Amino acid sequence: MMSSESARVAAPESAKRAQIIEGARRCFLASGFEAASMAEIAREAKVSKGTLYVYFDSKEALFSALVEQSRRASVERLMDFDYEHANVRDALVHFATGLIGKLSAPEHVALVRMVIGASEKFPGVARDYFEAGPAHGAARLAGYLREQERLGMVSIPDIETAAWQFFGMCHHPTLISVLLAARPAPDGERVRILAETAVTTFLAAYATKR
Amino acid sequence: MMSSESARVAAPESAKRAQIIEGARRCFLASGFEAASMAEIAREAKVSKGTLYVYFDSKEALFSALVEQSRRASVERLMDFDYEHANVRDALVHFATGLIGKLSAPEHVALVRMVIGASEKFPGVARDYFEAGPAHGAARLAGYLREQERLGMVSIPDIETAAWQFFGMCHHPTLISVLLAARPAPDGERVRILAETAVTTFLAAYATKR
Amino acid sequence: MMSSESARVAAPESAKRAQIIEGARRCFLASGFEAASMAEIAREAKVSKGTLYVYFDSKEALFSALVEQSRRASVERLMDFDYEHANVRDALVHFATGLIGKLSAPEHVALVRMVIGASEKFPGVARDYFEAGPAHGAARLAGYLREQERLGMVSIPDIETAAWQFFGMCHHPTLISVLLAARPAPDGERVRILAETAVTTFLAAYATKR
Amino acid sequence: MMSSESARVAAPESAKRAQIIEGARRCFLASGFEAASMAEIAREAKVSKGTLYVYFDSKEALFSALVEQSRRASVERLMDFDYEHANVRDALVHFATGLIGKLSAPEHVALVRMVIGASEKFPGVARDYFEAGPAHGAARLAGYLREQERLGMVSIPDIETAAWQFFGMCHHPTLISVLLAARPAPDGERVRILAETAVTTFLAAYATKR
DNA sequence: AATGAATGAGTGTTCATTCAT
DNA sequence: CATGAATGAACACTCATTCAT
Repeated sequence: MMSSESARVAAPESAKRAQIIEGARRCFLASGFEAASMAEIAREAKVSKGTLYVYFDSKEALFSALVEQSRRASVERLMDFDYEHANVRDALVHFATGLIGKLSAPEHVALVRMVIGASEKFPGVARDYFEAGPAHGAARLAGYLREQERLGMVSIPDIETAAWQFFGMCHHPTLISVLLAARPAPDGERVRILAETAVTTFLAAYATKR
Repeated sequence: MMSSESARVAAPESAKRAQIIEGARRCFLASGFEAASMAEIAREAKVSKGTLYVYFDSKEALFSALVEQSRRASVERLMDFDYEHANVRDALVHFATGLIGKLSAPEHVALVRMVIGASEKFPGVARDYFEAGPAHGAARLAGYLREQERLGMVSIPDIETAAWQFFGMCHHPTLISVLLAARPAPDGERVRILAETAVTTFLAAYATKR
Repeated sequence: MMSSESARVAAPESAKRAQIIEGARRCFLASGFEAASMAEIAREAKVSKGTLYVYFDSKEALFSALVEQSRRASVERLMDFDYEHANVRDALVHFATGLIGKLSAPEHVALVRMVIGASEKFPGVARDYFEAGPAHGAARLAGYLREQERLGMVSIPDIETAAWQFFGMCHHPTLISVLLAARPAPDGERVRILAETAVTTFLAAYATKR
Repeated sequence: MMSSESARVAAPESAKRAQIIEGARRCFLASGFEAASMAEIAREAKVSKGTLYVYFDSKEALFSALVEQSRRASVERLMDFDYEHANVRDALVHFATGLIGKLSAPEHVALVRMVIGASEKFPGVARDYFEAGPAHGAARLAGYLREQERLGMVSIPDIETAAWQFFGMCHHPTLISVLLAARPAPDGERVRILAETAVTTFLAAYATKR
């Protein structure tokens, strides 16, 4: 027991590091990379400014670490695909509902805003976010659609483009509203409408008639 | 003589003012609000730092003026709708083609990135941009669709949502790629494919069979 | 009158720059490069910290400018050789007297101390100082001795070495005392003794008997 | 057992202490007092930063201890005078050769540079170095010369000054070159020339004719 | 109107030092 | 005794803004 405690000490990334990233998240999300100050982050994380530099080499390094961690967390949450549905429509509606709800949540939109705002200074960070997020999501959806096509459920000439456009139908209206106009995240009912409308439009074009 | 002097003062859209905004555009677009410096802007605009403050009260004011002017310019260019098409499909394809091409142009994406990056500090500016840009565009499209519905060409239960989702299909894939991953703007062929696929999907769901 | 005033303004290196270097001199000489702070220099020069950076790119640049100016000033003062003496002995005594007096002055020793202290970080600055100061001085003396040898007044097998060692006899005892032990600069009487003893020793070895 | 433990504590010149001073030497000599950091010293000495403060109260104390130890070591090595020579000339040449060689060695010059660089902040340390080094050396040489005068080998009106100037002839040319211009230490042949020239000059003035 | 010299509050970062373990 | 995590006061440097000319 004692030893399990000291074992944790042996992994120094654990407590303080997380605490700092948490403070950094609040500041960077609220103000963007440039406008957030290390002093503010230190205050928010309840550590001294010096401690920041014990765990991270620079403001840039702290920012990158924050984005990477956020990306890993949100990708995991977003991309769990439930294949176990009776039919394509239900599967897509279920998927779209989860997608819109999560992607429109204020904390996710703030992350996107922060990454976009920093993409001129951190092109690598933004590109990583793109690859692990939207690009990976579209690829996952394309994979599912390809599977359904093999099963004869849909017929889609250009699956990649179709997947991206499905994302666009789901994501764009709320993303752009929350991102730019600080509109409140859509409520459950609105999410349902968006999801169902998107799926209906999509399947009208691509579902095999039977 | 005296009066012609004061007349110039009275018209704040002088050549100098435009020249300053032009310098500000280059700097703000390239670096974002925080990272761009007034000294850099003065150099780029070939005026002294003091002159900046003759025409604008502060860095914030200069930024707002720049966004407002850019918004007016791009809204005008983007929203010219050509109603004179033989049929809905041709009209939408033509519209979507122009939309995707213009919205994916690097200078437009840079503007969006800048506005998004500054939206935490300038919520009003971002909201104005949203209202005059995406929201106005969706409203224009909705108006056109309503017209076509009255003509019996389409049947759309939720026109607002449909318009937004049409925008999403067109805009989202390239916007997000260029914004985050610095992908090059799509070439003409890719634009055509995106436009036609979007219109096909859209009309599969909403065109009246006849 | 008015115009001569504005003419001075046209040369912006003039007043403020000199004022800053003067403040820098006081601080750098008193504390060395590392220990002197830009805030302290600004205070001493009675300008703001920002103004320092209007005239000099960095602390390093300010330091280099100071050393260069000091070097030019002291080299000029030190190396005026009076050839118009009745005989070699009088010429050397006169030269040595001036040399010891000036090189042992606290302000010169402080400069040497500062340059030596910074020579690890600024090897180029120290080397420049060496070339323009000691090395140039030894070369000047060697030139004079060569001239006297041609006139048959002295006979010196290795003139370069002899010149350096003459400098050593004159300079070393007081330099090292003032440099390390903060001994007061030698008074006129002591300077005279050092000069005459050095010259006597030197000429005992090199003067041609006649 | 208990007592042997405390005995070790009572002797602060433990292995650790020496190890720390050795690390400090490398850092302080290479960078000077201000530029060397305690973290760097700890790393170089392979101990933790905390341990530094177990053995030394402060950075200043560590520096002083280092200089004191270095002084003791180099004084011992430098000042061993070999009286057992057939004549004054051989004795002085032998002495001068050893002196120049040792004083021009990079490690000694680095020590002198460090002490000079720190002499404004540590006047006591520099003065101690002066007294135990140059001043003590000149006194030793003066003692030897006094002895030789009593034996009738030389005749020197001002022995103290003569001793200092002999040091100057030997030491100054190489010291100043290596100190300021980072010239390489003189090779054996050059050392021999400097020594013999200095002795010849010296004895031309002071040796009794016989 | 236009300048550009001057400012000082603010930035990211370092580092000697302390202290709980 | 030895550690290394944590600190906070200092540092060099930047920049939006002002003002005498």
